[in-house]
Amino acid sequence: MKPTTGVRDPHKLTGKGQATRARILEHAAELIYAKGVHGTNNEQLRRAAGVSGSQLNHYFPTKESLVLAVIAWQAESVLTFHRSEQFACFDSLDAFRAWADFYIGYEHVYQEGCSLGSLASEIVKTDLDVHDELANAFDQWRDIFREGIERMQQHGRISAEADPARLATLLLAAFQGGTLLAQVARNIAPLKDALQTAIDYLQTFATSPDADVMAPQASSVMRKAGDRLDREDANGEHGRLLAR
Amino acid sequence: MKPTTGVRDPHKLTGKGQATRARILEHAAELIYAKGVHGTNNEQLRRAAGVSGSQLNHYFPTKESLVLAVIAWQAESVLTFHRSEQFACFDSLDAFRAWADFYIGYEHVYQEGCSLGSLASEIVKTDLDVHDELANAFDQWRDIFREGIERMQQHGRISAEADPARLATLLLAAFQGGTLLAQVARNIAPLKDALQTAIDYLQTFATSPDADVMAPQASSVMRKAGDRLDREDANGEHGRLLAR
DNA sequence: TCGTGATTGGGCTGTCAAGCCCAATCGCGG
DNA sequence: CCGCGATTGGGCTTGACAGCCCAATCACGA
Repeated sequence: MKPTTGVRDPHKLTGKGQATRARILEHAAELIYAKGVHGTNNEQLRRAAGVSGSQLNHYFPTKESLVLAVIAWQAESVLTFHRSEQFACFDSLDAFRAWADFYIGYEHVYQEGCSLGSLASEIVKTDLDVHDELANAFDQWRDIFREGIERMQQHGRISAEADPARLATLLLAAFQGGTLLAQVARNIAPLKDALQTAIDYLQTFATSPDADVMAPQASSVMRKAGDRLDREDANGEHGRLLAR
Repeated sequence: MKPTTGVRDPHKLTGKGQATRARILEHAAELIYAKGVHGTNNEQLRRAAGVSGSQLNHYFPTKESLVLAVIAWQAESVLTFHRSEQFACFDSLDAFRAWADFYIGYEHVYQEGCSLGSLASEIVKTDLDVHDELANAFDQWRDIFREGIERMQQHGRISAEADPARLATLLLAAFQGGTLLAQVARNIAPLKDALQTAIDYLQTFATSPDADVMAPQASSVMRKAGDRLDREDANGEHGRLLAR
């Protein structure tokens, strides 16, 4: 009856067991992010996590259960990152610019892609039943953007004409698609262009004085704000995980 | 010295051989599109194409060579489709709307994804040397959009302020990302929102009289043009391939 | 007609990874 | 101190798949 994920109940493990399970999960997430699900076998996992064959089977009876756990782990990681203070709930254009700059500045994004998106596209065609888990994560991710835009509307920072849900979807799609293009091109430019152009569109709805100075159509030439690529400051859990 | 693709030289095959090779390639493209590279084995291929084990090895010595051929085939297919007359070189907003409507109307797009993008994301992390082939295809794809927008500028249909290259990248990224989100959600809505919103942005640069009536920012509420989902007319090679 | 190379058939083998088993050890609670 | 479940180790079996081989047939040209 329970939604058996195939994963051992965490509360039935001792502290040591939980630590081992977490170590496996962490290294699995890293390996799978770098090499893909099909490019990672249990022998690599054993060496990376320093565990023996039977531990994998003990804590994750099947590979599917491990992949499911990694998905949940990555989903939580990326959502936590987007909810961190540095983006202030995405209630300003600057927050969106800072968000774009973060990903534009991380080379891992165009080497390995989005930690969730590349995982999703790799297994979406398999028979693994991960659609609900992934769909939920992407919905929440989009909602973070949507609620931020709605908050900007409530504060009168952008026009009521803007459609927060659609703009949020465009931002997320531009990120996922831009990441794929950047991976293929081995060049961050496509992601940079996609994100900055999407945010430029968001900016055309701005009502603040300094945005009114420029005509909305001219926003594409006023992208100085998006060119801050020299960030090197702390970037929280997600960033460290990406950069590992 | 030659850029040995691992594929047999087509001109060294007789007509019968070429037919067999084409039959294998066609079915391989279809199977791989539906089930992914890792979800397709040579036994399925043999049954689908009605050939025997050694034919696969005869025409495609390795699986990598087959995948490379499929990539080239899909790339040509999607580029030919976008260059077809029905989109008139993407020199008008209507052409972009028609393009979006086409993909929004095909359920295969959110079941199996983009024929090129899903292939790309599945193998971009493997050691297959397909980056150049894929990067070239995506560049050409983006250039089709870019040149269309440039032509619109030359004809005075949209403002000179618009940045064709960046807008083209956004459109392609929105398509790829929207397709991924739609696949995960098993719902066309994310792709529809992403594409229509991206085209709405393009429309804010329009200079034509009927676009001037509406304020650019209001374009998001004037999306009647994007809601034509009742298309069922002929859609050329690419469409038939997708729908097969 | 004959021969050579292209084409086809089916089977075979080596490789690799996932999952499972038995045995040994640890560690907490009684 | 003892017992039992949790934890760890390493090896082994099974299955799947890609790649390869030998033999038979076809087809075009000399």
